[in-house]
Amino acid sequence: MAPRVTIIDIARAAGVSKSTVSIVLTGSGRVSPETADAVRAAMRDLGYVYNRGAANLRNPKSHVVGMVINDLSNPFFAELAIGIERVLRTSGYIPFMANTAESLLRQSEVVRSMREHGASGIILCPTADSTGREINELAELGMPIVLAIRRVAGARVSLVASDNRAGSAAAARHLLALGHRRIGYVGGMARMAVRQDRIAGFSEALAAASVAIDPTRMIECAPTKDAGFVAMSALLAQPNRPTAVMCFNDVVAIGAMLAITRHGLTPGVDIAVVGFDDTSEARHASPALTTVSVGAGDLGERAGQMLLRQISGAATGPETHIGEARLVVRESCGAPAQSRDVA
Amino acid sequence: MAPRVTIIDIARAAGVSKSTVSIVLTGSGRVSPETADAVRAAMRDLGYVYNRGAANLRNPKSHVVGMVINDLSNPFFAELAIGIERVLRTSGYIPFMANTAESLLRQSEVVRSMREHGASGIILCPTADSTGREINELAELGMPIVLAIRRVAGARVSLVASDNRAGSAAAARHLLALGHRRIGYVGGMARMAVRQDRIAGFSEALAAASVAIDPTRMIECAPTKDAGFVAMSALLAQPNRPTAVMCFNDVVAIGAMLAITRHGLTPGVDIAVVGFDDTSEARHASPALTTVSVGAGDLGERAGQMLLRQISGAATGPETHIGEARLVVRESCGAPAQSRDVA
DNA sequence: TCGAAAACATGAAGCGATTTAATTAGTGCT
DNA sequence: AGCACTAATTAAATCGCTTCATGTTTTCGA
Repeated sequence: MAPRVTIIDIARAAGVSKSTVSIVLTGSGRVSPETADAVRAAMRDLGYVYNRGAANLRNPKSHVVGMVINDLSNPFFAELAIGIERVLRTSGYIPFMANTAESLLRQSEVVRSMREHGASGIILCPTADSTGREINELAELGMPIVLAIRRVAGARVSLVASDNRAGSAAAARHLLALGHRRIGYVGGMARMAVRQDRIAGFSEALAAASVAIDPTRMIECAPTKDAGFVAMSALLAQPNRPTAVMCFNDVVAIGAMLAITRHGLTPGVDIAVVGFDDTSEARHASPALTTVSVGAGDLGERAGQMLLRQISGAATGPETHIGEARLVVRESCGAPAQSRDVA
Repeated sequence: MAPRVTIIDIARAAGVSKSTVSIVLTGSGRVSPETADAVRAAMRDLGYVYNRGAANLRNPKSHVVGMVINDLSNPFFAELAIGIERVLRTSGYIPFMANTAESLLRQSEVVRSMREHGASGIILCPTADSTGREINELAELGMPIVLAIRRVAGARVSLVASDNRAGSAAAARHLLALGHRRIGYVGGMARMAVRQDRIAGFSEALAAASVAIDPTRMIECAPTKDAGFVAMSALLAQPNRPTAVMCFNDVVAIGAMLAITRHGLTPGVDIAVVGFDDTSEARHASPALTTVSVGAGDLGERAGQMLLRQISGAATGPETHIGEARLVVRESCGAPAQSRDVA
């Protein structure tokens, strides 16, 4: 292990003081072009690696921000993360990402670690079991923070999310218009605010059509494909099964469609299925999934911008952006198979 | 912005010296239980945040490792990343992830940033245009590094990848056995070693069956769904179009199937399609995609373990793990639609 | 030719932690 | 009581870098 090269080594090699090297490094202050070149040459020759930790010690403004994603295996969150990265990076920030896999413990670890490393802000897609208390604690300690996608009850911080209520209501109205009356809801955990919002929209639409909700057709499950499969299978085992299901999100919907197929039925023909998110998987599923598009990448960019505003101090308090949710009708509700919106 | 709380504040609050606080923090040395409790209480009360940068200054061993992913929107890499994380995290390391979106510039930035932050190792899924020189430079400077998935010509570092040659050969033999003779290859850039390996297997199988390769049916394109769509469209516009195509990976294959559908043909009936990777999207595509399974999560875990060995010094030199590649036959090659392997 | 203002360069202090050697207090034994 | 030892605690040096006040030159108008 070669001993670390420091600015002192560079200074010696370039025949200047370490102050001068530092000025070249940071671009603060004036330095003659020749000197600067000599310093840069020395850095190249010696294989110098800047020590950000040491720098931040003296000058505690870092350009690192953290992105904490709850489920990277869900393409929706992957797209969101990419949108966030796009914005932050073009603004000169280095976004570091971590996946919590829906574990609150991991989330705390990761957030702590990011704070310890001097992140100047965090974008958090909270785990399903996050509470407002934890999040407020963070914010109160002066860490700029933006919640993405998942509202958390009681959290008084900035939020970027989609209009879950309106989106779900639109999807439910679509199913009602197609004549469905026995409609189930699959996925999400009851404690998740997002699920509450989506179910509120669902209920609202059903109530407006004077259709009663049967609580036995509301199945909770984790927002994953496998859990969706299991939950849908349970629903299918019930007597008097629904003719349509709304799913918490696309991955649950895809799991549900799989279960329907396994049960010897055809999604879109025997049972209508609607998802939420409009991931690329939804477009390419079989049948193509009717879903609610929220623009994952755009939401990510919004979240990035919002965080930058928080960090720069331009934001006076917590902001909220609720993105539009648009129903995208494809084949999984009985639309003709020649597809209206495949790309 | 509250002034930062340091161990000096903790020391004062707990009525001890900062050395004692440090000992409590690191667990080095002996300290009486009462003192330790007092210190911990003070940390809690004051909202202390450990400053890793300062600590690493004096004691330069960090538990941070970097994962650099070339395309997070490809579910294959997402699964890989999750596998890596699983291993590293259970070994007490904090993996920070960054997405390069196939940009070599971003890759250099990200790698540099990780070095500057004192990462003790890096797992790199290199961009398509990475060269051995850059990677060797990193390694020679003493940074433990493991290349994942993508071999880079000339790089003398550890590697975890799949048996691209054998996997492609098996897929090609499958197409040949189904009677196909005009077989195209879609996707990947010619400069990518992975593509070369996969095409080697493809060529080998065709040669063994005395089937000639038509270079006009070998279409390069970026490994994305959109590029696959465009490339396949070009192939379909040719006279005497192929009856089967092997694709560089699953996302290209899904794009290709979409192009086939758009062209008024049916993938799996009019044109056989094979992918590579076996992502979950392949299983749920329509028709379900015949592909080569490489076990993304497992490869990720291997890569994580290999990096840990490099960091601990247990590895004497660069290691290589080539994971098995297994053909998974589904419907996109003409198998009956009632599916053999859907889950 | 002189003095003021620019333009560069540097020495020393300090950021928040770790670490080593030194100090203090406590214990058992003769 | 005196001595040897151990356990608990601490002072001081140090890690790599930034910053500010303080030189040291240069430049240039009058």
